[in-house]
Amino acid sequence: MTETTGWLFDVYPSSEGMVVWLLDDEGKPTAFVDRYEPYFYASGSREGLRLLRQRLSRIKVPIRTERVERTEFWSGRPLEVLKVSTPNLLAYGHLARVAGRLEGIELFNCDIPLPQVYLFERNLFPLARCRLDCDTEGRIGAMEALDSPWSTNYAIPPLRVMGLRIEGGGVNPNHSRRGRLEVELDGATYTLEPDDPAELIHTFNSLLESHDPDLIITEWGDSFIIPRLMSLSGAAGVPLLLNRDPRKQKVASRRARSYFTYGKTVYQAGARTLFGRWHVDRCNSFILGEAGLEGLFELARIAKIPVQRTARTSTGTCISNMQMELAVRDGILIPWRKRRAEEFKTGLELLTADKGGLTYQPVLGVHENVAEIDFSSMYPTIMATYNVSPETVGCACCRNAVPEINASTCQRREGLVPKTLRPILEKRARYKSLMQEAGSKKERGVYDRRQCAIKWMLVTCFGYLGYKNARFGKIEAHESVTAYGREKLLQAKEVAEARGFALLHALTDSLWVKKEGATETEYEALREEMARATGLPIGLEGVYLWIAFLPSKVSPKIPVPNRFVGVFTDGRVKIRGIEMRRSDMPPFVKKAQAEIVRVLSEAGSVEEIKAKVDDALEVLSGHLVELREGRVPLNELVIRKRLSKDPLSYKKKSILAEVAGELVSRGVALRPGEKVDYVITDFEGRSGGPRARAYATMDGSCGYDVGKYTGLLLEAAGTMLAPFGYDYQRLVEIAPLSA
DNA sequence: AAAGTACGGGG
DNA sequence: GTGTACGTACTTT
Repeated sequence: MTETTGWLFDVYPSSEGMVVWLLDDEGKPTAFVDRYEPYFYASGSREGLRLLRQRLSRIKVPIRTERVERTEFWSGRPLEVLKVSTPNLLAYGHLARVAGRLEGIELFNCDIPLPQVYLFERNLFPLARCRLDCDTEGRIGAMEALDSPWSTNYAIPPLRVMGLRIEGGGVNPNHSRRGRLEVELDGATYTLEPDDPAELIHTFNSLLESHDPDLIITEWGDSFIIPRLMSLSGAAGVPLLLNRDPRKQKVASRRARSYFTYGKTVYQAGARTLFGRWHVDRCNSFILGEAGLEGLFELARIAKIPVQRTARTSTGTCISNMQMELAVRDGILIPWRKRRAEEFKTGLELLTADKGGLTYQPVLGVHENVAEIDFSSMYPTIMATYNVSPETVGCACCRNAVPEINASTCQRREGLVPKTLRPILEKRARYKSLMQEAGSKKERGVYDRRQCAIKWMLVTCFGYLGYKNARFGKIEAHESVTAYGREKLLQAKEVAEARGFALLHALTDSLWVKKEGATETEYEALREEMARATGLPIGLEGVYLWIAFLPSKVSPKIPVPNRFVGVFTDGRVKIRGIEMRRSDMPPFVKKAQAEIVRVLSEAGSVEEIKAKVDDALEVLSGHLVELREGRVPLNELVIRKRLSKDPLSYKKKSILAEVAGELVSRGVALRPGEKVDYVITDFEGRSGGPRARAYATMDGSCGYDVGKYTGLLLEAAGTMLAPFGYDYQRLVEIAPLSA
């Protein structure tokens, strides 16, 4: 037996067992194999289980069965089940599917990806520092993690990184369908010509061989680069050596899909993942874009999901996996899919229960010396504090009433959701305080990206609680959380008003309050009392020198929640709901509005703003001139929108539908949820030609619609300047001044 | 005016 | 292998 130490790099099933890759201290990779027997549980009648045994014995795969006692999730009561296991990892999925089709039995723990259960059972996690014993063939005898996923101070192995992209600066190559391949290694860039496929694949293979990267980071690798390399390799008859594992010839593919979530259709490109090496696609990974590699690694470690999968999964799936880990550890049976219907409720109860977060209309206009006080991670904290979990809500044993709605949460049994959330909340808090103490900007950045990744887990966790088909979800649990939330916000409001503060605005977990002449210390004392009264952590987001609650654009006398601009005493600017926050505004307009905001933010009071308005108008006129003279580069004018449906099924001929139709006619496959970039060339369609062009098909000679972009710019400027006397109409009147 | 379509929230 | 809101703004008919 030889002992090895290193970082756990990757885990995947093979015919011999689980393949486990380790990177040693120098970053040298080695593959080991671990024997492992995955299992599922079945419960049912004697006859049902007999039928199950009989059916499975007909499949030529070795299985073992054993009667064991586990805990039923919903009731918490013991249940005798049949444990069915097999040493054949590749046949496991088939066995579970066959069993799943049988009548009269119910399956548990049958649909968890094998690398994940393997990690649960071995108490390991991706990127864990590990020690293992193995024989001369690389078979693992014993293996253990030397650090904990809850550690905030861990080392990441030295990784060799290769970058891949298509030249052409950010254009989606699926839409432009042209451009050479750029390979980045150790700061050097190699450009590969596609004219001779055999030559290209040979060159690419030799770069892979000489640098042997652990991680390939691509832009559009899942949807374009890797599929294209594979087809070139096929056409040239030269094998592509992307995998590090010599036993695996092909890369793993998962189909692309469009799905509906949080009110919108999103598109996820098909995944192309590697064996013994990681491929992550910047353009197909939410968490990489949001929290960088540090955030990705943090999630992989705590959620115990291999890195390539973590990169492409939702943060909700991460938290769901953590719930499953706790369930496995505690012997709780994991339901295959949710079957529980919503419990009966009267119409009135539904009305009360479905209210969601509480909102108070803001007081329109500019206010000075306003404090913003926010509950920290309100919903997850409520779940953890009040033990709100699908299996604890509406339990028979307790009468611990949830405010407003007819529900209760169990006081005797800790719920799976709160149990999962507690260490996550605690770890995020530790990262936040480490950020305060950090010695360097770089160190602070690392902690920030890790806490950001965790934040996203917490955000989606609440959504999962309410989805009626979620594995660990129940609508009453969701409603209980919002009911507690409303009560807490109301309590905080009452504390403020009792102390003589006026409430200017409140939204779900945030309050904006003001008292004439109040000092920061007084606001801090108020925060303290709110925290005491509600029993939940609350933070003073800051004191605004001034804040403007902006009106609705449709009805200028009506305030809208969450549409404001404010400047804190420390100089920070906070903005919600206006054009520069929208992803479908062109960068040019967003930057111009940001510049106007910056100029106004130099004012420390309402009185001073008036003087700054003239400076803001200067900024505006500079941008107007730039537009009019045709000097704005096209990439600054790109509008990016998400297709909500198939390009051909649009009922109204919007610009987006038009551009998408044009791309489709050029042979581009566009799917619901995909984003399309375009530049408006002739909004009114006066030329008779296209009103807009797909950015991917444009070249330097194309012009843009000056009038339309001027309109967008004036709208954005008007949003900011209307409270100070310059609304859109007025700006249109004076715009010629700037010509 | 009505209907269709897109976006933000979270820190 | 996700997690099907809801209000505002703008465009199209």
